Amino acid sequence: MTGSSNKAEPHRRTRRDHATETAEDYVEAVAEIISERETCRLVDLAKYFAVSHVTANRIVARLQKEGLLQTEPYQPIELTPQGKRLADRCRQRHEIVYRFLLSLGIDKKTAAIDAEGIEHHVSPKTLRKLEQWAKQSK
Amino acid sequence: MTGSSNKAEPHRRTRRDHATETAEDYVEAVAEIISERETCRLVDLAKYFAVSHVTANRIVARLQKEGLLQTEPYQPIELTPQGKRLADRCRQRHEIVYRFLLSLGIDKKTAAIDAEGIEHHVSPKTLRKLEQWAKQSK
DNA sequence: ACAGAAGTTTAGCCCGTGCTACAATTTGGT
DNA sequence: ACCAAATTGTAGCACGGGCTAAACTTCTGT
Repeated sequence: MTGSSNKAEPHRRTRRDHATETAEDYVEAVAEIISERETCRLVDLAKYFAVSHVTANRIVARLQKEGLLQTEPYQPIELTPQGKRLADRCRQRHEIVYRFLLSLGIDKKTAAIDAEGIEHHVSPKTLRKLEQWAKQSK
Repeated sequence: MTGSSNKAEPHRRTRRDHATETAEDYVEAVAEIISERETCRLVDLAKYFAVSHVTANRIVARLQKEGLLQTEPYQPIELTPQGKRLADRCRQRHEIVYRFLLSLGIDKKTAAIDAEGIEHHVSPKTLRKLEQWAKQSK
């Protein structure tokens, strides 16, 4: 063992995160779309993520297998209870990160982009600090 | 067009980022390993990222093709000038994010993990704000 | 009611990143 | 100099997520 010690662990965690990021983004999107236009169709998701409907379809199928989404062939996409819980947690986390960035003085557009990238990597501990800070700086 | 407007753009950007994250991580690692033990070998990278040497090898080959790394068969791995510049920028960015997290009161371990995940998604604008904030809170 | 439009599924391709197993090369010790 | 260990390379697999093309289902308007 040389001096490099625990360098591997964060990277392992980053890779694990990657696997769940898509799931988080999709349940969040489904929740948002449903709240906006009642039902969420494949095309909506494809547009939302700017991917082909085929890609969206495969991801929806995976997330259904994982118990986060529910849909029947040619039918709208619903959230399972588990999916709803995840979507809620993600929305909150997203909001906190976004508001924190705004409170730093970042413009809305940049904040939206950065929040999208950052949110998946913020631990609960850090999230709590960001929340406190955004609040106190109001 | 419904109300959802520009939701796609951040996701496009996030996907683009994905493609360069690995590159950034690897040049950063190579720079660090070289500064620690003179030469950077494949095994070092494999250990660093906790992946098999085969995976590391393929990524090194890709980054060589992209002009960031330089190596000969069975020889140590070097940074090209371009790779060095990228590594420098990444190290600075990483440092800023890490110090910012510490200044929030996050413990070192959590800060290290979060910084690793977050750094790739922080825009220059946001980075500047984080830097200012970490400084003024010293 | 039925044709065309809209939406969805399937087939089949690509690339990146993960792996194991095995082959080849380099390095080190005697 | 040579064998063994360490290191690196290659073959071939898996999976996720990107795509187009083409088939299929559902919806809609006349």
